[in-house]
Amino acid sequence: MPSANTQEKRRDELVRAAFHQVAERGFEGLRTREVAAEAGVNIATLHYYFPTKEALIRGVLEHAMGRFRTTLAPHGSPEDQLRNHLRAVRQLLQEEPQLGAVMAELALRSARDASIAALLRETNDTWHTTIRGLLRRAARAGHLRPELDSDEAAALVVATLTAMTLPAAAAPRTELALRQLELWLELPPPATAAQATD
Amino acid sequence: MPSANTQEKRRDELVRAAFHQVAERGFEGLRTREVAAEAGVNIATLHYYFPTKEALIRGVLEHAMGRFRTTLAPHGSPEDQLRNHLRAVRQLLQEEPQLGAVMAELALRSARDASIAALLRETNDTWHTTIRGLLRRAARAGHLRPELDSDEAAALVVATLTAMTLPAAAAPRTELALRQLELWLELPPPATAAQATD
Amino acid sequence: MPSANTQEKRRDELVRAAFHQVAERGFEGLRTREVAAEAGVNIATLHYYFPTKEALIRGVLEHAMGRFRTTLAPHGSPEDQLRNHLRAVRQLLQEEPQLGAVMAELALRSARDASIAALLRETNDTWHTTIRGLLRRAARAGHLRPELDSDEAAALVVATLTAMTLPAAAAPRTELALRQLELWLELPPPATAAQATD
Amino acid sequence: MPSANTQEKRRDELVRAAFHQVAERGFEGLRTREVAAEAGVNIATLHYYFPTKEALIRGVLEHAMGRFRTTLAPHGSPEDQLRNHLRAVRQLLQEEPQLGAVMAELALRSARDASIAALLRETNDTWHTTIRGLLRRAARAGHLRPELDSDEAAALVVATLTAMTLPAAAAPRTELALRQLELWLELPPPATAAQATD
DNA sequence: AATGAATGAGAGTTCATTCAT
DNA sequence: AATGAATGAACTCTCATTCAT
Repeated sequence: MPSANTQEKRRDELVRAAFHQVAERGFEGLRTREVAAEAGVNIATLHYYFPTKEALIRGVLEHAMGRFRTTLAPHGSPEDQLRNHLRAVRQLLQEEPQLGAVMAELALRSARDASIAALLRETNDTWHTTIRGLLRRAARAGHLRPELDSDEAAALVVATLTAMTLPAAAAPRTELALRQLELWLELPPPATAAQATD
Repeated sequence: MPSANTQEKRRDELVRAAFHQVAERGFEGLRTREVAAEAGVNIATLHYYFPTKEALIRGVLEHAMGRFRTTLAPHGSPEDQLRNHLRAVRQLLQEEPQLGAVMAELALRSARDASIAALLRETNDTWHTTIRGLLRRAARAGHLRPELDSDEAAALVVATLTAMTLPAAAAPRTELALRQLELWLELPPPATAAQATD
Repeated sequence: MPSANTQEKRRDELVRAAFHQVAERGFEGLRTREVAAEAGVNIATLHYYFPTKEALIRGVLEHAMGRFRTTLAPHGSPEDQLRNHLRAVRQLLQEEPQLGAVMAELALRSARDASIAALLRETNDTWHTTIRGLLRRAARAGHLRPELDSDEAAALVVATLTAMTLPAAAAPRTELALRQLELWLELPPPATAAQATD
Repeated sequence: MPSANTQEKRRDELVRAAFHQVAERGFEGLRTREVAAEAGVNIATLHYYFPTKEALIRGVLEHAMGRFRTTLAPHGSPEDQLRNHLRAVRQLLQEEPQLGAVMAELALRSARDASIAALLRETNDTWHTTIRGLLRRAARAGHLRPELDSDEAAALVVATLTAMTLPAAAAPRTELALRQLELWLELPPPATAAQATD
């Protein structure tokens, strides 16, 4: 009995292989045999763990979403949290370019797959609400431009970060976009805080 | 007299059918037979006009890009041009939701298709440069916040508009994001409001 | 354009190949690839004519049923028709042993396939009714044992002929059974007619 | 103490499960995994008891044949034995419809499986001979129509009873057929009617 | 005696592409 | 210019069987 540990491991290997394949070839080019080969198992073994391709894709979805869980750390002031979040997402997408690719693939697939749409929508709604909350608290503390609407600004943050998942050819210079966003949001940049609004 | 005229028409019908199919099912679900059926011709006829599926996709690419050509009208002040552009794009995506879907599909495909990547990159670079130019001229005329960097702001505009092409579940509330962008960029909205920060 | 003739021909070849395969290996061993190979075409060609395996089986069903259409000739007296029918069926099953095998396969399949069951039931009901009609007319003319019930006797005829389709190991000596049936039914055998009942 | 007793029990459970599956889905739909599941054991356990699917089928064959052993009771006059046998078979098939289904499946399979064919042929030969013996003894005692040939009549009995195992859609009204058979064979039905033909 | 995990071989079906007409 | 027919290659999924434990 190779222990529950082993089983989880194999499942995970398969998900990672599928994740990799989606990043490389898109859902359009996702082939179960290729996934199995990359995981070093027979195609029938893949189906032992994931009865259908859909189930495997569900695994990829969960895996991808999970990667973002660490980007929102509830430490420090709202401005800090916000700044840290933006940077964490940027760093994550830089260090793990495949993650962006997979997220973008999932985004497109959500137009045709209700289960992906539901999960994505819920996650994004929560994301938006969280950022809006941070913005509101920052605004209340006077650390934000007054003409800024927290709902709209949150939407802009989410939109920009989402655009960052797209291939560079399609969404160029998103790094610059993010820097501009930071400038506008974090009125007091680390060094010269609390002057502009006084 | 089945002239070049007639031929062009049929080609166009096929491209439109393919465009429609990509919007509905994605590249993942694009089937040449379905395209031919929608255009009312035999599958072999499709291959007469487009020797390969790739060629057909190239046709879709050109068709989709062409739809955006009218959104940048060289009339009025830089601010007006900018404002009108944002609104024209928003309106286009609203009136023709399939266009957004196809653009997003092309965006993803650019990661794997060099020819799409090249065209997309060039188009987007031009787009970015154009918007940056408008921003610079507006800034020089004093119609823009001084802390705004025209390069970064242009990137933000492009990123936001690009995000608008994604399915709603993946990029929610992009309308709000765009409104915020307009607020920040067009300091003097049509009615020329009083400076809020004074 | 190879003419409708050619198309029908290919369809027919495929059905015959499938028929042959069912006879040889049963539905259990029916493989579309084998059918295509026997017909000398690619497996994809088979699917061009029969979108699914089920459709192909339907073709086999119709083909098999059609083979029996000639065994009931409406010539002569009821007794003659009956006698000729029994002999025609026996001869058909002897000359074309595969037909019996396929019919038996279809019989079994009817337990699980409603469409086969419906067709088989209707055909058999008509068969039973026809034979019963012949028996009644023969009885009315005094050419049948009086203690014979036409409904029951018809059922016995159908049952016996049906049993003849089964493999010899499972239904042995059905030839003898049929001879006995003829004896009982055709009171006046060809040679010594019109004596017993006088 | 998992004695031979326990082992036998498990074997039997597996055979019964297989029997049930064959009755429900035919050999065409017989899946070892399904059998194991129905018996509540792992698929590997099934292979411990039956190394191959063929071995399991052999078990089903024996089980099915065994069910008929009680239908021939050596008590009473030949006519009684015969009458009782017919009725016992009819009752058995009525009470246990799955038995008929399995027998029919085995009948078909005998065309492709020599071991089934051998067993079936031997059993049916014995059956035929037994019935012929009863008919002969009844004839000798004057309890049978003189024009009846015991060999042929025995074949007719076997054919009719065999047809009864087929699905109703394929062999309709077999009950009627059996009644007619009884009428013809058992000249003196229980009440000893007056000789009709005199 | 029993099992979870793994697999080779093969199933039906799909699809872009070709070709004779 | 257009088509019906045909195909090779590949796809997802299935299944009896095996093996280490």
